[in-house]
Amino acid sequence: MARIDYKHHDKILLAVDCIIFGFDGSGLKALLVKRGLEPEMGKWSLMGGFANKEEGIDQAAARILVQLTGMDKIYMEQLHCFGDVDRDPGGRVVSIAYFALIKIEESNGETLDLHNAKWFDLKKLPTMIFDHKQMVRLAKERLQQKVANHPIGFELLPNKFTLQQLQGLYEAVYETSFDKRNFTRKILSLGILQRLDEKEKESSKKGAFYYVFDKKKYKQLESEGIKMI
Amino acid sequence: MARIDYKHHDKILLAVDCIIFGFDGSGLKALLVKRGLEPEMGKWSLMGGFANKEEGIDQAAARILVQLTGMDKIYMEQLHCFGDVDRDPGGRVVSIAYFALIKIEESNGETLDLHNAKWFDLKKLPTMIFDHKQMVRLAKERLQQKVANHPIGFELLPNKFTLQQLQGLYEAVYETSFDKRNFTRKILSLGILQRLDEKEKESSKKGAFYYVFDKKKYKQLESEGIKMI
DNA sequence: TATTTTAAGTGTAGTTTGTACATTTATTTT
DNA sequence: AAAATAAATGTACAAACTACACTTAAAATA
Repeated sequence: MARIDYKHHDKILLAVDCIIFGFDGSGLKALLVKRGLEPEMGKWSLMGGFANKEEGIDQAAARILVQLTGMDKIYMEQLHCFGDVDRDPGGRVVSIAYFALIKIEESNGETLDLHNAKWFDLKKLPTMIFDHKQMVRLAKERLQQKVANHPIGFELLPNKFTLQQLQGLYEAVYETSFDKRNFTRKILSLGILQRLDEKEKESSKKGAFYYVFDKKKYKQLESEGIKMI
Repeated sequence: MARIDYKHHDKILLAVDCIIFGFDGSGLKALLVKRGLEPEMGKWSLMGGFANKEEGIDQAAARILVQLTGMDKIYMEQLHCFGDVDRDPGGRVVSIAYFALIKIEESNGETLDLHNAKWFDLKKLPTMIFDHKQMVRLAKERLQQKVANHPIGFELLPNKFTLQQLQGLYEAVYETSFDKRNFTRKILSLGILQRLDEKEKESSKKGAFYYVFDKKKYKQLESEGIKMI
């Protein structure tokens, strides 16, 4: 056994970085901040911070997310741990990446400004520090996988949304387009959407019905993921 | 930004724990060791160790795997990072879990004995230290997901194997049974198996053809996962 | 040499799911 | 009343999945 005793082993700086996804109706977006310390101060970066000794890593990630967005109860899951020796030129830092899905229209613009945060289209990301681009890439892949089997896409939409918005979201996530009839049929056949009597009338004269995600129905169906796409 | 500067932040012990899967023809197995240090000395544990400051975490995981099995070029991927504050009563240790797939019949019994290692049927795991049972559970779930879309099941079988062995493996991974005709048809239709002229004649008078996984054909098909099951 | 035994190997029909594709409908504006 | 706009909807064909049982090759035995 290598782990002979706990003292006499290297302790390492542990960071948490958050890939924060949003959807504005057109494309998938990521929230980046201007880094406030050396090295690479002023460059674009994922929102991050160091994990404290007295907090769990999930708590650290949640704390950092709240710091930036002011929002809690955000969908977040651990992505991957990045631990190459030279990933951070400032020192040996192992970073645990999390990705979060937020309702972009509920985010607080002032709080974001305070942190020099900005939404970037995923297809037009700026140069980012360290291995952050790799993190975003992996997060996007994971999002694609996850969205295919779990009803998490709704985390990126307003509470009530039209079928076209939902389709637009899936199209953004997969960078493809779907046939409207087939998409509608499939998504409704899942039985996890509830149609409201209310219509969205901005973008059409006829108006499109709003739907909400029916969490109860989903839980009834199966707690272990259903095929969304 | 929370990450104001690199000094003045907590450094934390970083461990790596390996879930090592094997398949012996009947059930899926995990390789456990008797823990050699306090706390919980003598209890069953995943093979683990501390990450050193001068090595990447993937390297640390590979090192630990070689230590136990003497084997390298093993299929291994990162599973998840476990970082609850109290997960290890011996101190604040964040553990990065990896899972590995090994050909059980190629493992060196003597090396395993040296480390007090033993193969356990996944359905009959002993009490394990800390959150190791949770790690194994998550690893099994991940294996199920991964095996469905990636040709990694072969890592658990001898280089040449019969279709029945392969089916047995999938049945063990998913804890279910498949129809032999449908399974055979589907797996062969992928076009990634090559039939040898040689037959396995131990378990039948007719003999069953050996197959090998054809990595080249697989790479040709697509580098991004095909549907295995 | 014929028969038995064993597990391997194979085919078909029915159902479900996926895909491609165009017209009708509700409402507002002119 | 007509035109304009985007929403809502159906059908036919193809592909994939599922359920299900007999034939075959080879060795062992009579």
